[in-house]
Amino acid sequence: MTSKPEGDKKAGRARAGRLKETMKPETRVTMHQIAREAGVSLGTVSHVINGTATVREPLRERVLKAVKMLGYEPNELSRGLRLNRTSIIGMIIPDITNPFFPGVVRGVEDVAYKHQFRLVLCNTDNDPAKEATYLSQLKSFLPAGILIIPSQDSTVTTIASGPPIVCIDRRPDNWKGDMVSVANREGAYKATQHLIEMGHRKIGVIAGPSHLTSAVDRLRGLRQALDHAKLSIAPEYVQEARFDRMSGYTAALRLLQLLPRPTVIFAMSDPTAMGTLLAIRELQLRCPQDVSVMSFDGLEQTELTEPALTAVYQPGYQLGYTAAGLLVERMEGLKAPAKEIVLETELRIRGSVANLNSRRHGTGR
Amino acid sequence: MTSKPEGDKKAGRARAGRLKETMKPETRVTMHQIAREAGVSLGTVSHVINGTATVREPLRERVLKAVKMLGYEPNELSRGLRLNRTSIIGMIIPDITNPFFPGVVRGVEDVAYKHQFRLVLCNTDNDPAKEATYLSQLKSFLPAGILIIPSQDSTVTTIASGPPIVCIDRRPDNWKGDMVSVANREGAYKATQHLIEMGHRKIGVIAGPSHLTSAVDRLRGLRQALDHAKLSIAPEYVQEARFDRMSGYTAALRLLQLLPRPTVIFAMSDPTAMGTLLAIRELQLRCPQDVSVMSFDGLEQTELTEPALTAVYQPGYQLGYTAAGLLVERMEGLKAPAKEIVLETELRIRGSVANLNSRRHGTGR
DNA sequence: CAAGTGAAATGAAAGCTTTTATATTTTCTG
DNA sequence: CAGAAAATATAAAAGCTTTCATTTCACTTG
Repeated sequence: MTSKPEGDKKAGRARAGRLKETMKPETRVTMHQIAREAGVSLGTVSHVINGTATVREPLRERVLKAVKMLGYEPNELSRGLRLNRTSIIGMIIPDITNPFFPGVVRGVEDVAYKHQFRLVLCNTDNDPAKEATYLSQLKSFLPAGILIIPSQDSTVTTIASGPPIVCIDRRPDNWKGDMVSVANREGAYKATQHLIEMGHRKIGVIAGPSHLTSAVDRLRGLRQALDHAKLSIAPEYVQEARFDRMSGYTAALRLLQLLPRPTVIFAMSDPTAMGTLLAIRELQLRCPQDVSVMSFDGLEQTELTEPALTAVYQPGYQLGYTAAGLLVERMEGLKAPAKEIVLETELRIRGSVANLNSRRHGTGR
Repeated sequence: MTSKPEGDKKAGRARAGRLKETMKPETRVTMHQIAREAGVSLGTVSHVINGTATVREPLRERVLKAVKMLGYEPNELSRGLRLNRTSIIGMIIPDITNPFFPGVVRGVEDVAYKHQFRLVLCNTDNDPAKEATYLSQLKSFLPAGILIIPSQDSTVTTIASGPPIVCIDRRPDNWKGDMVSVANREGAYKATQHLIEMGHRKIGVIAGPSHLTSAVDRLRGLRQALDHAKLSIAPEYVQEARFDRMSGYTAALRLLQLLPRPTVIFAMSDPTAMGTLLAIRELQLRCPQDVSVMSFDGLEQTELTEPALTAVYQPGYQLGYTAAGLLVERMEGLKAPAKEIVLETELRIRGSVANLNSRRHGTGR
């Protein structure tokens, strides 16, 4: 209550001189200036700003007013230096240009924003060297956590001392930490089953890079489905390709030249499926009348191709969202043993797979 | 445990590893430790690392050896605190999920990586409040520079004291700083000219949000082309929509219900054009026989729609690459007056625009 | 009313680097 | 070879925040 007039000598001294100097426009406002302006100590300003201790109302208000008046914004560097960690989340992905990843990133970003974290994005192009560079440089910023879609042969390892790390989509060799992925094997299994039900027996496959666990799992799902149906697949009907369009295109050309020609091509990603479509057109074939196509990813854009692609849908946004959520838990101190979260996939039947059962002589050959 | 032939080697490596670990325990290595290890002063270590002064060979070597041995990595926070700027480039975009932006981001990232900068990515969803939040939080990290694709009503302004800022793609009100964009007006002009040449007179337009300069410029280009051809366009044939698919879809439905029905719809972005295609299908119309479509963006994915979309191509990657290049120049101290760089667009003719001149009344085929 | 108490405010240290002014060593000149 | 000049190395300060050990304050209680 005692609204003591500022006979307080310190406050008086503080206020006496500096009024004009605070007008300096070139430099950022610091807590010092706030303290001086409000006539309190540095510690008090910090406590007001962070709520780390109770500060009585009159002081609190003076500080807040000064903050507003001088337009103070905390310096995240000093803060990070002191706290030994910043509000940065590092995210390392192969290539934002691959249409599957923006959704993942967006999922992460939404969680990050909600929790007041900033996202630092790095594209590795699947190059382990670039990944390692990014990883160590990221750590120089003392990030609160790291999310990574590992490159092939990733060397990422979990270190007790460092920030928490969550792996997304692919499991690096020897990775024992947290991991969020989609049910690649099951997805491919269901899709293959569907193909078999539709009467397809000669199945061509454009597999993904064999060093990616996601690609390997998809292939395994396909093989299991074939096994269960007592079907087999000749080696030359499985072509490996990168997850991009050109690579899919050339792989598809190879497959389409085989005799007997496959009745369906299962491309293990949307870009490769799009490349397959291109190859089919180029050879003057029709999809799905001459060759069917099954894809994996199921992004929006494959709804408008001709024909719309039947695909295993994997929830990209959800993937990022979930992984970021787990990371946040870790950053908040969750001590549970490593988690492995697997998201479900969903078969989306559209128009690119022909039903060979209902047609006696459909294939134009 | 089954002992393998290589058992001994592995054990040896493991031991070595453990030894190393004991040498660098929980905390990061600091320059202090390097100095002690090498038997020199702190300043000398700094000079060796940054090359800020000549250090005689024997000392230099001792320092380098210590750095390597202890695995020292500079702390970017202390460094940034001291230097008053970090190696961060902040990038603010509307939404990474819009397929036009990944290319831009990638262009930026490639330049950033080359120059040893890190990229902090922020999605504003075109919300000026979110943009402002991001902007001020970004500045708390003392970034070396900022790239921004401004939201509608962006409040971004250039401040002498702050880091250099380059605007991309859209010009905010009152923006007097650097700017890199594409020739929206010219692109739309050429495209409209093409439509006119192909015999189209009833042109429906799905314009972009009227607060985006890029959208406004495109509309202006279209109007100019019509003017020059002494054609006019009724107001109801111009529908405004956001740059996303659903918005394009509903706008297209409105346009297709007009009488007389437009012979072509000029959608001012790929997503809206895709929505238009959807609407056309939904109404059981055919493209391009019944309605033609012209798009703006010309991303790869629109090559595989049915029909492939004729579009004004804008070089997204190049946009990001150029802007980042300019930003780097500024960060290196370039003092020239504000630059405005405009990249060329290119009309990519594919299959979605019918030639009305050569057909008397085309239906079948 | 003095002492005691818990709460509120303070001052200084710490965190890691760069830089400047100073100290020291080396090299060169006469 | 003395002494000056040049080259190198050093210690200390600065940059901004958080935190911890203290001090000060405002009351309560005996």
